[in-house]
Amino acid sequence: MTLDQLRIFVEVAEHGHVTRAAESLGMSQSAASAAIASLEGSCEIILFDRVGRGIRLTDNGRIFLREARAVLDRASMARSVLQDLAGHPGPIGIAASQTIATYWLPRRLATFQAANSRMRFNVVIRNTNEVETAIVEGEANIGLVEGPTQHPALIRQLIDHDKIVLVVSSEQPRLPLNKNGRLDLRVMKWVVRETGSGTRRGLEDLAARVGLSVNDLNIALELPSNEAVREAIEAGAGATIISRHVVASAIAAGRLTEIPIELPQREYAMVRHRDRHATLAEKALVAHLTEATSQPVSLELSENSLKVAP
Amino acid sequence: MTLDQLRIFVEVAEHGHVTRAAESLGMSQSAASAAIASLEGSCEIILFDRVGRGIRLTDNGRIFLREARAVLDRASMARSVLQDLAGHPGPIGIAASQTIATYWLPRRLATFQAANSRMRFNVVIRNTNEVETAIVEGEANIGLVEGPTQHPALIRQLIDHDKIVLVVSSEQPRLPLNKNGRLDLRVMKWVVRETGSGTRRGLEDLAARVGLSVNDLNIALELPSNEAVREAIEAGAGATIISRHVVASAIAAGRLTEIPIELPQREYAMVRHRDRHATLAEKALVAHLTEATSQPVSLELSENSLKVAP
DNA sequence: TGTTTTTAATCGATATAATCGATGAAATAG
DNA sequence: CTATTTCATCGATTATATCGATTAAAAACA
Repeated sequence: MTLDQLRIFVEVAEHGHVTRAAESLGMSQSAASAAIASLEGSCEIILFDRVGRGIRLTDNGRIFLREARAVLDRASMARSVLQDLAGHPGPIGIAASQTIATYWLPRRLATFQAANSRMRFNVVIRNTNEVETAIVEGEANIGLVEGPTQHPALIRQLIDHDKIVLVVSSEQPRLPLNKNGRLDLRVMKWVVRETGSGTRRGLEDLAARVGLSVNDLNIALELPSNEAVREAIEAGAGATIISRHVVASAIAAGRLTEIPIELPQREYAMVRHRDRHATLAEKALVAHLTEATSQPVSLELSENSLKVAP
Repeated sequence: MTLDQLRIFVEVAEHGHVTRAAESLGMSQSAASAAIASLEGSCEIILFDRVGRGIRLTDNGRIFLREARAVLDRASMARSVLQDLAGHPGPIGIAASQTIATYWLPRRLATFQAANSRMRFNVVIRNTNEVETAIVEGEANIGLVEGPTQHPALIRQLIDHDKIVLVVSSEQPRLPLNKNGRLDLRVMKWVVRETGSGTRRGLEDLAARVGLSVNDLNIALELPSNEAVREAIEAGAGATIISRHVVASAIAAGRLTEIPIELPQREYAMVRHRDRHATLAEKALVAHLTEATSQPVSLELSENSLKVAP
């Protein structure tokens, strides 16, 4: 069993196709075919069913695929450590939430890049839940999330705070206030991000803190990006709670109106894998991203409703 | 970077010696030397200092050694999964505490082996702490321990209970009872197993439950095996708390005397790695070892002393 | 100091294994 | 029925790993 065989096996399994896998690996079809045959022969096991003129993973193959991936992941980690030690750092994988990747990360990465021109980054946008798994699985080195994280294998560092705001379209700023002149979350129409995103979580947390469950809220629209949500709100689809960065210019331009209630600040956190070796490059980036974090602010809440500032 | 290169690198690093590593791998010295050179050349990094006529790992080499080991571990896991799927199960690694390995495991393994003659086992004796790390590190597939375990990556199943007893030499059964006719742990001379063993832990727990720390106890002798402890007690070295299995025949033969106090039953538990693929053979063994566990029994305790049964 | 032994690197030769291009066989599409 | 797709196989080629022998350097020993 060699790493090459595993690499070929995984590629073939993922493509479901010997020829295309071979292409994508830059080798001949016969070489790929031979590698699979040799892997199967070495343990007298069948990993692919030859069905028709194609192939399909057997159940055994599917089980072994997980193992093969794990070995390759570990090997690529080892390789990147080696290259880092040799002073040829590979790209640093960063998985960040939409809000952070769009409004927080770019300028910090730019200043860091300016000072460390040889370093390269590989930034992917994932919602908070997906970032968590990306770090645990080793798909990325550094994760940047808004909400809380659960996994015990993660170390978490606070890196910043974000003010979130409640906004509605400027064309229909009629607020459903209750008899006490307070804002009732239940009678508003909400436009939200998908479950698992930090932005969505912001609303869920707020609801929970005034004694409501998510089911009590009237979710009118669920959209997959901050900008999509903003567009919907501008079109009058309802209200949302979102990072001030996303809506600052729309508010300034008068297209959106911010409802002046006190909302909790949200934490931006960096998560990394507890047991994974951090390359020198990674350590430098971590240091750069963690410097100068601001302080959180508390929030006063009451039953099912929120005080609107005078 | 190939698995062979990593294997050779690890072997050389562990031996600190190219020639001996090559021997132990069954290859020529020149082949091993070339493999190292190729590994170093591929990333332009120096893993060994050539000092005198020997070699020594560099700091970089030491860091990479961890990675290399991790890759090889993962690879050997993958290989064993493959062989298992092919119906050629490799030996199942079992790490068990002394007491369990000696008095509990043999007959269960014997009955299992009788019904599954093709299966092989690789049993090592470790104390409870060492078993925990063996499972976490993947050195063994199944762990059998007496005490509690901490690591979140472990799944734990109760498999049995063990009665532990307090014994002294029959030649000096004078018990240091206090004025209430109760047994004071502090004035006894104890013979114990090493820290980290379940047997030692039994005494520590008992002390804690009557409000004492281990430092309050008079530890006369610390010995590395149950039988060594028993021999010491028989020679009149003091008292100990130990599994009834270890001392049953000595009590029956009149060489040891059991002090009739109520002691808590101790749990035998099986621990396995949460994320690791269990082979078919392993699943069968787990099923066999977990069937028919008995029920625990509570214990009544009071301040610093123990009631001796009439 | 000179000699022997130990050790890792190197070199040329050889064996092993991977890869290629071509071909065949089987299945599908038109 | 033909053309095409796709994987397996075969022989030739190439690359690479390994070997045995040798060298160079260091250490041990006399």
